[in-house]
Amino acid sequence: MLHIFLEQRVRAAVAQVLPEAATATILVRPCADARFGDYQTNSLMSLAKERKLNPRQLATGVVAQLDVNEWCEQVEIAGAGFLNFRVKSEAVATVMRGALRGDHGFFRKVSAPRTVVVDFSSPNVAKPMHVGHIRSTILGDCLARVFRLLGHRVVTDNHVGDWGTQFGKLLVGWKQQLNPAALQSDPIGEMERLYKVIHAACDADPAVLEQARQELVKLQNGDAENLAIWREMIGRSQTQFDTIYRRLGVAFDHTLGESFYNPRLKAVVQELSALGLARESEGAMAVFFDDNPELKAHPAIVQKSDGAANYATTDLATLVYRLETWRPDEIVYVTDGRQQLHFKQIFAVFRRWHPEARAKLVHVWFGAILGEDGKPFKTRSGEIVKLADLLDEAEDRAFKVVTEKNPEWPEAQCREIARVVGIGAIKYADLLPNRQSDYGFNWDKMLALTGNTAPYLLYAYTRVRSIFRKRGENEAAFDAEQAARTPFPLTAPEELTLAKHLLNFGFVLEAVVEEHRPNYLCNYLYDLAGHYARFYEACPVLKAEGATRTARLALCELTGRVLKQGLEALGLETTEQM
RNA sequence: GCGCUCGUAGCUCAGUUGGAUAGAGCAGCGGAUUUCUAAUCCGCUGGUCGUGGGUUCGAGUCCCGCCGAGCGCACCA
Repeated sequence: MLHIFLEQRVRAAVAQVLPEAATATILVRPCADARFGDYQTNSLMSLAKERKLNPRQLATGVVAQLDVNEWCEQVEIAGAGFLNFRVKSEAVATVMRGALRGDHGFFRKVSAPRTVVVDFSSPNVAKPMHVGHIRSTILGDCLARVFRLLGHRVVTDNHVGDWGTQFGKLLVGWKQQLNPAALQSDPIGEMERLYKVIHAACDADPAVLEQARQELVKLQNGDAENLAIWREMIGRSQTQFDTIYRRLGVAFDHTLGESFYNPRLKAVVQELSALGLARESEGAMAVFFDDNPELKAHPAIVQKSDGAANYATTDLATLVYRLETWRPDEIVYVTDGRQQLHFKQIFAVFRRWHPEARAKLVHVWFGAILGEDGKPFKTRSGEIVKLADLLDEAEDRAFKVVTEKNPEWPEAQCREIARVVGIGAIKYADLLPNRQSDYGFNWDKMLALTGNTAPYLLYAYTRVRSIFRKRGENEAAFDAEQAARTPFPLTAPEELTLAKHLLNFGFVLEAVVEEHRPNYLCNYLYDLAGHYARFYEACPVLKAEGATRTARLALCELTGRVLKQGLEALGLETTEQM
């Protein structure tokens, strides 16, 4: 919160000293090291460097114009030209009062909301959702949540794989070998089985392959029977997707699969050809990037030599549709890192095709999930791990931990807590690492009660709640607004550290959407939980009296709110007890 | 061969326009408990940030070379 105000003041002061300077580059951020203070700016050193000025002299000049007396002690010029700010505890209390009144949640909604399309998850029809979908689903959902929290307009779109050559084989299987009972009990399993059977048959017998080709052509030409089967496959798949999404707490505004764009594909190729961007090459239509060293050797094929469209065509049609329909300022694609080249091509084609478009296009890519052997995560028998099984196991493992800790609680309660903890652990383990690095999937680590894990954070939240539960046994509910009107001192170092950390929630949320990195929020919440734990050890709340008690209750209340809101932004539920 | 990403403590990993003496967790050792739930907290041990150059007031971060790893390189998505 305060960094924004400080930033504005520093910018104003710089404008006085250097009227021509672009002050937007001036940033105030929390100090990396508390010894230097609470906030710092390094920007004056860059400004001085550009102008060949003495940085300390510039800093002195800026400080002379700088009035931050209402929030800070005397501003300190340090080192080569850092400005260090030490926040007055009264200013911290003032911001806290605002939060208690409900004026803000330690962040500021953006003044100019942008429209952001987030494309994530994208499972394939007739196939089970597996670990390969989890990172996209969880990262994308989290980014969408944080954008929304900050006040942006968000459109989430699940670009499901509901079209393609695999449907030829699926149709042959459906017509010849469908087991209706199996379709009832486990539709995805049955469709997966059909695909495997026919896929193998195609390899063995060219006649089957030809059959599959015929069925595909019929589907593409709008054959009524094949269309009906295809729609049923989509419907049954969607039911399964929805089950997983419900468990994960993920929702989409739109589910516009690849097939939705079929009617638009021809026009894409025609326009690109008419504009001279795409040209014939070895029978295919391709866009070449002769002026782009990175893509020079990698033309984008927008139409295969058999005349059919491919995924590049679909993605371009999708991009144009989204721009026309939602007029976004930004489109975020959350996929694994192997698709980097593909998206570079798509974006490069699009920039030439629509040079006037100003939307920001971002490929938010992520690394692989590895097993303990360092290879892609598989089951013991070498199968891809199904998402439903993964979630089941997470809940089972969490259940064991919860019952061990609380053997006297009823099973239903333990199950519910285990659900929150188990699903939360999976999500948190996925969001915590830098998204670009591969990470090893490790049950023990994600469900560990210590360290930077979901259980630790959820436990911190229950410690907040337990104080209010205990207090509620013989007092009326905590009245935040009344607390806001009461003067409260922040004197213990643990109180101040915790309170100051609350103030930085907004800074972190902004960093998350700026760089599309949820792990910043994970680490912030982990630090918050740690500060709360130290406060909890050092500062008795209910045993305290008078203004001290109010201050501490306020800290608990606000820590609880930020923890809950932060975890929610990550997509994690909370629990009152565990 | 070209491209992308990476190489940080014994292990797993953070590291915010380049910023101050590089941080966590785990493991190891030693402490704290008549608890507001100890699923906690405190202390100690542990580093030539792969390597060699360069840019500059300042480099884990930027540039170049080298070594090593993963991934990707037209008509699957």
